[in-house]
Amino acid sequence: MVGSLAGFLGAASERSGVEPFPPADAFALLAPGLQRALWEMKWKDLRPIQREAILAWNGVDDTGRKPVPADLLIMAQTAGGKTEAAFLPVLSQIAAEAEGSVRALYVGPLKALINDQFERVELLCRHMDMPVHRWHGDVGADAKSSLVASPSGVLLITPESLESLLINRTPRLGAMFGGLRAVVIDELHAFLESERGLHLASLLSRLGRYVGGGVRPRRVGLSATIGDPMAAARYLCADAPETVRMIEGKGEQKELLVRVHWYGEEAGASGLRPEHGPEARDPACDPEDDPTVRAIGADLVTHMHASTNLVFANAKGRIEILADAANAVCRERGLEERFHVHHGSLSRVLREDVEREMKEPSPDTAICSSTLEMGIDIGSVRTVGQVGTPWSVASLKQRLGRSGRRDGESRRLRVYLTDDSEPESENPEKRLPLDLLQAVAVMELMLTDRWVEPPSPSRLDLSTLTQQVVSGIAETGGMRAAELHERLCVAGAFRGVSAAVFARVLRSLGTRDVVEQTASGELILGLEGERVRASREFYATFHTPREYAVRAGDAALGTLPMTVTLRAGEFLVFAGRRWAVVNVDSARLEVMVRPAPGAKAPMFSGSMGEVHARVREKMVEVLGRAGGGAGAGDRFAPGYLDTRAAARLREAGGLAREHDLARRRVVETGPGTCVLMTWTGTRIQRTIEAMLAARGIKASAWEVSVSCQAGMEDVMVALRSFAGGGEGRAEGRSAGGPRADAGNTDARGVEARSSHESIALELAKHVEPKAVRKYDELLDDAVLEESIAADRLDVAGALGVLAELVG
DNA sequence: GACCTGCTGCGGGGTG
Repeated sequence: MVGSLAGFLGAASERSGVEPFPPADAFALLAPGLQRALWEMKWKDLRPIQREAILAWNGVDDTGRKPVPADLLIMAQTAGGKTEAAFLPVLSQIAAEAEGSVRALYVGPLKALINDQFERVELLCRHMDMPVHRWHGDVGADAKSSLVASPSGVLLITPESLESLLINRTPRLGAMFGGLRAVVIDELHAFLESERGLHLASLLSRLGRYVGGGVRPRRVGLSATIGDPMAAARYLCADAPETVRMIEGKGEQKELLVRVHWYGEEAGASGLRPEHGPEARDPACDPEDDPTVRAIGADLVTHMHASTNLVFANAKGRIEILADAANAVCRERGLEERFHVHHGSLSRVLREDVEREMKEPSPDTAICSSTLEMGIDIGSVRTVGQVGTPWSVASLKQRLGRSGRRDGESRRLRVYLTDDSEPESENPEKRLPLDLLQAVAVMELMLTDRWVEPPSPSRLDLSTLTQQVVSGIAETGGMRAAELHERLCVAGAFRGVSAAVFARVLRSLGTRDVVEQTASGELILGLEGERVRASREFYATFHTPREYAVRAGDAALGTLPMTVTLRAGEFLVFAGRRWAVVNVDSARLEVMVRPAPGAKAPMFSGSMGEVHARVREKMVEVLGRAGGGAGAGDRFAPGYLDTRAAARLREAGGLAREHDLARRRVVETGPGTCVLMTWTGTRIQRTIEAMLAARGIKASAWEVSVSCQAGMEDVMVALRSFAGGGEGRAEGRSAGGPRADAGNTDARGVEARSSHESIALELAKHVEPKAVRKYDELLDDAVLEESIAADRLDVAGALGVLAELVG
């Protein structure tokens, strides 16, 4: 083992590549050029995950050699040395055959990350004859064509650029990837449940056809700690996930300091709602006048001004007004303005300015969205702030991992919450401080239960399938439907897609002229398909809304969604500064602004994310315990809550106890209306909403409840029809109902469906909107319902909740 | 009331 610098130096200088070495010596398994590079970089030792990865890649472990070299899954914190853990063994393997083909492919989700990793890999390779290339949208055409002309070494690329290679460089793919040996996927957790992950899986499977000699390049996944490592293993190696070698970094046990700050009535939180009267302004849009925003801004300055910090706020508009408020407080106190904004709607130039500022030693705080959750390394962050409730345990953990990087330094988390309750509301859930309950629930799941949401990959993403159909035809020039199904589905990434569903997708695309069939039976692109494929937007599988460019003179500030109406003269806070709109050019999609004194938060339109059922279940548990059992003595009051937060939680507990809200039940709210207190996740909420709609009852899902436009008795009857014996009914319908037109239904497919799947398919008709993903618009509702049933509903979970509701 | 990510090849015009 390389346990000391002395041993390390010895190994590096003596090894000439011929002497045998003990099998457990990871360092000795490295190529000589790498050994020399590590020695020059003055590494004292390999980290445990690096040693383990090197041994595992070489098929070695404590018991000796293993016959089958497996794929690797390396899980560790950012900055835990994962990149080197992957590249040290991979580079060593391909050291002797750098030329003639790209030998190792690295796929990363961000251009900035690829640029960082490019430098790190080049550094590792400086004593090897190993070319390192990168390919993404900012890389020049010359570098790209020279790689195509003489492929070699390591290629770092984005999924979208890989897509472009497959359709724009098809004749060269065999030469480029014929000798590919390894694929490294960075930030694998970010790919697991996204459309992009499925896209990447399909690209890699298609690329595999160009690798010579039937060789399957081995894969290495690099990931943060995730709730269900087997999901990542299935992603890496769908055929044999159990063979994937898992390597987990034992992150040192860091002390975690948590504080939850509450801004209730005293801080004027009621001011978040518009006041009445002629003087009424919407205070949420005017940070100077909003006492809550001012109070949080003042506390941010007090807590953070002297150090480097990251503050995550959930919405871009909120980020802007918080930075404005905090810097206003700085001015009042005669302090330097050190609060910056960073989010995805800012121009690249402005974002890079902030990133540079954050890396410097001077104390600066970035108020940011998930842009700074992964990717670029901010270095030493003292405190992580979270304004508003965390969405999930997974995202909170990821954010928290950005602080306390230095040895012996604690992680620090400050959560800032406002009172979002409406004491007079008829809906019981609105009388409760849900943000506080969710924040405490997420914290308890993380700290006490040590639970993280498992990734839930999409099962039937027909939008990405549509993109891959168009791309697959573009790649080959034309193919029979059966062959395309074989490539994309049977042997590809869309394994859940039956021939019947695939045929229905093709029929949808045929009616819209996306694909057409030649006389000889080949599928080719139709006019619309050619248009889709030629678009610059084709390469990404995810949807992006149309936007205005925001400009101040010659400077590009960023973008605003077109859904927002802006008028000349309006004030706007953007990029951390105050502006007035000069004019809106709808033809050029441009908004011109000039500096101005007024402040108004910009509007961004977002969509609802999904909250896991267990988070909501934890919320009701917290509420119940806060209400106490026998006496006030055993009321639950976590020590990380400040006095006001603790008081508000206690008060909510009392309210819940008084009105019996801390359990699943149906609450009568008026004549002909009632509310189901479901306390469950987004997907089950949506399912229950659809169940009621299917029985003709108007219902809308809130956070932890579903409000119904029907009396309690009718609702109970409707729910019981599903809770008991509903399965047969739903099956009967889908077999004999209007959907069962012969052309669209595969008899065996229906037969093979479980009763839950049949119910889901029936319910999917009542889910709106049906088209949510990028290419859903190109598909018929009837086939989209298959996708809704698989990905957006949870019948089993809903039946479990109903069993409690209707007792 | 919710976040982020990515992006070709070619033709036309200007310059040395």
